[in-house]
Amino acid sequence: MAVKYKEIAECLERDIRDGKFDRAKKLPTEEELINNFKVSRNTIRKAINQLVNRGYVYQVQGSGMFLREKSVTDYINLGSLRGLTKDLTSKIIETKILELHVLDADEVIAKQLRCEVGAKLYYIKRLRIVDKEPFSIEISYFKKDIVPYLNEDIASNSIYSYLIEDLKLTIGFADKVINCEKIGEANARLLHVEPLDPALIIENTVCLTNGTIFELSKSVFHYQKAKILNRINFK
Amino acid sequence: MAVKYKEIAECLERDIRDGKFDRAKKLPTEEELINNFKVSRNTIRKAINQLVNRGYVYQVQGSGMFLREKSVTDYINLGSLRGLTKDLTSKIIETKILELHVLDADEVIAKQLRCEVGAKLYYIKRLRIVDKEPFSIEISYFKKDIVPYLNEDIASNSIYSYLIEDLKLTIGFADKVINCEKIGEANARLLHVEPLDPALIIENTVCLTNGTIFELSKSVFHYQKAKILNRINFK
DNA sequence: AAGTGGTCTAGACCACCGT
DNA sequence: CGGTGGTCTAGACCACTTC
Repeated sequence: MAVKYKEIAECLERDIRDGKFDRAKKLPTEEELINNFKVSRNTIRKAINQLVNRGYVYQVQGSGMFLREKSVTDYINLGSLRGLTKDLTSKIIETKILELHVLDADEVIAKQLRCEVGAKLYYIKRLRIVDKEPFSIEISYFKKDIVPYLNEDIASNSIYSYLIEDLKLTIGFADKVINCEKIGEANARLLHVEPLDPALIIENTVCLTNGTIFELSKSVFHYQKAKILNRINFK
Repeated sequence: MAVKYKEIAECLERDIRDGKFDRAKKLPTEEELINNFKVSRNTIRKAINQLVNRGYVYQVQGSGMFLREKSVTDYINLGSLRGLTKDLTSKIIETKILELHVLDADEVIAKQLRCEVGAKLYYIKRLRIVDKEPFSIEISYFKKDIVPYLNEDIASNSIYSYLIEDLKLTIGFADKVINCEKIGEANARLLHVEPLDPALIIENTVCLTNGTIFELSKSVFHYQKAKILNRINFK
């Protein structure tokens, strides 16, 4: 990460998390940050923009930059795709692999992944367990030509860390569709709820920076345990 | 709107919606846009940034700027707060006011709105009807010192248009919490579903640009009719 | 009036994609 | 290699808040 504005953003994000600005509820002025980090104003503003987009701070013209109310730690953060492990930091997260194998794309999946019917895919079904209780069921399809290898060990931890740090994939953007349904029998058993109870669903289509879709996933959440948080800005 | 980059962004957004780039699936290069609009590169890049954040396009270094797959029109867009009317453009939206009056903040609401207990609030309960069928129930609280006047007529249309265009409020950011529950009897009747059926819930806390909370709302959606879309970028 | 963020310009150099 | 985005700088002027 040789990029200045990202380094500054990370540095400030760490400071915010560490409560460094909690007294004042205010960040240093742009002027001060420019002097601290010895960069141009644009670079500082780009860094701050990241913090704004991530929901850490808001800016008031003529007044300053302020901390946003802390978000409770137990929400699934829609805006990040860092995964449960990073979202629910105060919890114990465990993962049980229910299925993991390579299969051929059928017509439905091929259309959604925008690939050939018959293309090789990794299929993974996982049960996520939070504080010893079942939390969600996640079904994922990865294009094998982009993710050539996966195993139980990787899938038991953060798949995304593996994709980014080991495979060096550059993840670009995603579409998330949220809705809710009556849960089916099999899933109900896994989540320890009754059949026909509500279930919160997130369907996720994820692309590399070059626009290629590489993953499709569907997560079914325990309706009493899962809450999704999204922070939005209008500028 | 005398701001160049916003004007350019709106212009390009219109062009995209009108399908102007559908053939190429590609936008003009920055160079070309600079010449078209006669502005500096930074200004063009700021405009494009808006399009990226709104999920219209993605950029590939060394290659160009491309259209993202069109999002289906029938989703609730989490990233905008333009309201149902603007999200579900292909639908007929009607609104029935169930309640509208001024009340005093109780302790729970006061804490959430960060105001005094007893502060005057507008309380509004609305039934939203899409294509002649009940779609959602929305309960909103507005601080009366910020929104001094509301009536059935305003609440029957887009409250946000009124706040922005008439009251000149500058909306800054919002926290949205999504979850799902078993629906209660009263709401079930209103939405034409069975009691204990699932319900998709969005709780919304909205702030002005200066950080003041001015609205709290809770929307209960018909579980079979509502789908939420969120487009995310990682940069 | 002073302080602080918002917009805009002009120009330089780097990094990546495709031919 | 040429084309295209990505990062960075330096400086000017404007708009809003605060006192």
